Amino acid sequence: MSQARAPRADAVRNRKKILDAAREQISLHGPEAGMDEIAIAAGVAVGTLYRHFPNKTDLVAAVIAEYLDKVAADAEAAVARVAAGAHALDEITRFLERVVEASAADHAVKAVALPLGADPSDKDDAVRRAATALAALIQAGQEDGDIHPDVTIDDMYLLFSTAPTGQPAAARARWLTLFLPGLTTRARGVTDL
Amino acid sequence: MSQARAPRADAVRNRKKILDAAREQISLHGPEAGMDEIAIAAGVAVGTLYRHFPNKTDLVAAVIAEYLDKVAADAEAAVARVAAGAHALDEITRFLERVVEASAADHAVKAVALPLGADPSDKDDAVRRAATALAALIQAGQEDGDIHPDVTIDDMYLLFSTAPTGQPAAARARWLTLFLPGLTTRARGVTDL
Amino acid sequence: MSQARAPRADAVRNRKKILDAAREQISLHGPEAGMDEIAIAAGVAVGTLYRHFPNKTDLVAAVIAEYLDKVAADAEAAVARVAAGAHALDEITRFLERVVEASAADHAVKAVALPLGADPSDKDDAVRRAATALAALIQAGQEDGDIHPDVTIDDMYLLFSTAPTGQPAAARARWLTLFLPGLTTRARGVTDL
Amino acid sequence: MSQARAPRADAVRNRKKILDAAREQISLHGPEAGMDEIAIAAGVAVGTLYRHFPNKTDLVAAVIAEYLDKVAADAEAAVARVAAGAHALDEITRFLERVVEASAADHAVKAVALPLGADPSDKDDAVRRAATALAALIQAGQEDGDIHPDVTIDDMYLLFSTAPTGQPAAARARWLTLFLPGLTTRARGVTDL
DNA sequence: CATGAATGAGCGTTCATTCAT
DNA sequence: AATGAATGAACGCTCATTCAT
Repeated sequence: MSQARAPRADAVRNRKKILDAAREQISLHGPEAGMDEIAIAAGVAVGTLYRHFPNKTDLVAAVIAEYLDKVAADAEAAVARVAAGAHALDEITRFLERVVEASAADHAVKAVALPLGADPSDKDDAVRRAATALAALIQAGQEDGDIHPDVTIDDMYLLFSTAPTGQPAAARARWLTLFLPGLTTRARGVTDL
Repeated sequence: MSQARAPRADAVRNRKKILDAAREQISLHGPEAGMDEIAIAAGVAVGTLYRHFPNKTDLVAAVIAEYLDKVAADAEAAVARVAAGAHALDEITRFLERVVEASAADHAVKAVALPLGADPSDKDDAVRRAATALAALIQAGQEDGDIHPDVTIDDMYLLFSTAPTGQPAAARARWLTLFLPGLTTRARGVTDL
Repeated sequence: MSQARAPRADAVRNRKKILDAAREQISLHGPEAGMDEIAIAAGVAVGTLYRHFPNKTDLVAAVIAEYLDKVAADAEAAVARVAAGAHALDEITRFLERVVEASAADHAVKAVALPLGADPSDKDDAVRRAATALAALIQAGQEDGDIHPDVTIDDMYLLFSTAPTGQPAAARARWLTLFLPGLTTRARGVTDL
Repeated sequence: MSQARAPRADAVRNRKKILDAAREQISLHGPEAGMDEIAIAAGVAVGTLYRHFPNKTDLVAAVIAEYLDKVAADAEAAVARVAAGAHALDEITRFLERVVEASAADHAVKAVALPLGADPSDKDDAVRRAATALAALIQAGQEDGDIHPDVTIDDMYLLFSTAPTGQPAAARARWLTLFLPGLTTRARGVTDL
């Protein structure tokens, strides 16, 4: 009785195709990617795109939300590992590596900054989940004495929003190497590179 | 050889007016500032603008080059002060503060990254001057033992290209605070904020 | 011959719901009312709407035909009253008042003009019924000496097609006041307004 | 010193071509005529059209204003002739004939109704001129005893706004024949048609 | 040389209509 | 039959660029 009808299959498939295409096109050409191009890349007509997302803003927001979901899930998994005994600083470092790495293929990351930076009260569930998990990670690192006591979630926001999305893997890795000591209580060793 | 005409004066004046207007408009509205708006702000017609710069890309490049001139001069002055006995790390820190601060008022700065990051051989004079001065600053800091030995000019490039231009002064200052320890041999103290 | 199926009931009900919704939406938003909106208002899917009416033009025509049915019935009732002894000019005047008044609530009315104005031979039954009844009314008025002898059914068409549908009640009443003397043999008195 | 430069010639020509094309296209297809079609009909690119008129509303308004200018000039000429001794009712009749006749080639007429009907205080000059001239004509006719004493300029508005623009010349003439007795103190004679 | 009018591809969006389910 | 997702031409409008004056 309560089931959604079968014909949804196509629509669901199309929605996914559209989101995939939008993510890819936005990554390739920035948010100025044209709706027509996204539609073509998705293999649908523009109208279909607009049936799923009433306007471009909403489509971009959906891409961001989807990304944020992944970030939140990733952060939550890291929190779980820390709770299970993993080293907090290690988990934070790897989490950041994954986020920055993902940013290479997804320009949308920078935009994640905005929802994270804003007042979380009336925000997306994913935003709150991510914020909660990140706060837990930071606190665990601080309790270990590894994360600098003044580090807050806003610093993560700064990190996300300034990651070098358009640059080669080496540059992204180096960038994180340079950024991490600012978060920790330790100086960077000569062997860090 | 055969030309040394006087009327250049007007053209030079126009070129300056256009660059000033372009810098201002791009700072105010980002690179999506319209060519017409820039022309109006410069007090010339669009045609004149296109006489001086064959297309928008070139105009933006010129704005960046101009900016780079200032950066180069700033870096050279810092080198001079270090040569005169100033503390290299202090000079580097203040130089970076100025650049990041300036980035708030000039959206174009981030784009400085591109010419800097590219192969400098066929580049603007300013690019080479800035690169030379920055290299000198870095080396001086390394000789003092303050700058981490693996830091190169490419790290400056990363820093320039990822500065949080669109954010409040506090965020920019915090961002530099977080970034600096990655360049130095020292951990960040609790009192650094 | 070979069909007398029962399931027609649903289809008939749907057709009525669609016509009602179309009339209402067209009255509210003019003929630019969207097919989707009409379908939603009717509580059916667009596809169903298109099953009953192959395109928008046909749907609008059906709304008009339906309206024309009411006009025809109204005119026929007036004819019956005249046959029973009522004053023809009075009946014509009131009939016109009702039509013009109805036009306020139904933007479609003006379009009634088209079927009425066209050659009635291959037209809707309602068109012929209305034409017959109006001709009878006009003739009765002319026999009383009240309606100008050159008035024809085409004048009714002109009146229908130019009624001020989009204007306040006072304007509509005034418009009829101005129009009526053209149909009658009498000048407008000072006290007519 | 105060002269407008020569190059305006082209622009002036284009503006006229655009207005002519807009008038024609709007007459042919109503105000839903596309901007592209108007541009093509004018022999210019869309951009040129938008250079002269910032949006469709303004273009339509310009067509109406242009029309209104002609109406105002026509009415003023009629007033002048009446002042010179011409018969007011004759002038009014011929003026209305001309307006209704013009309406055949210019759907915009109906729209004239709106500015005329609205509060004239902050309106176009042409609106005021037309209103003044029409009021003078009406008053002259009333002083002759030909125009019904309760006729006001709002009745002209009703007439303009309901003229049968889309119909053949005979229909337009007949329509005016039917409408005029409502404005005058005299019944329609049998020979009027 | 400067001017600014003209160009036209492109954008985000709508909506009558078609078609797979 | 009914559904509603998909289609794609069309719309009003923008803006980097060209070219007649």
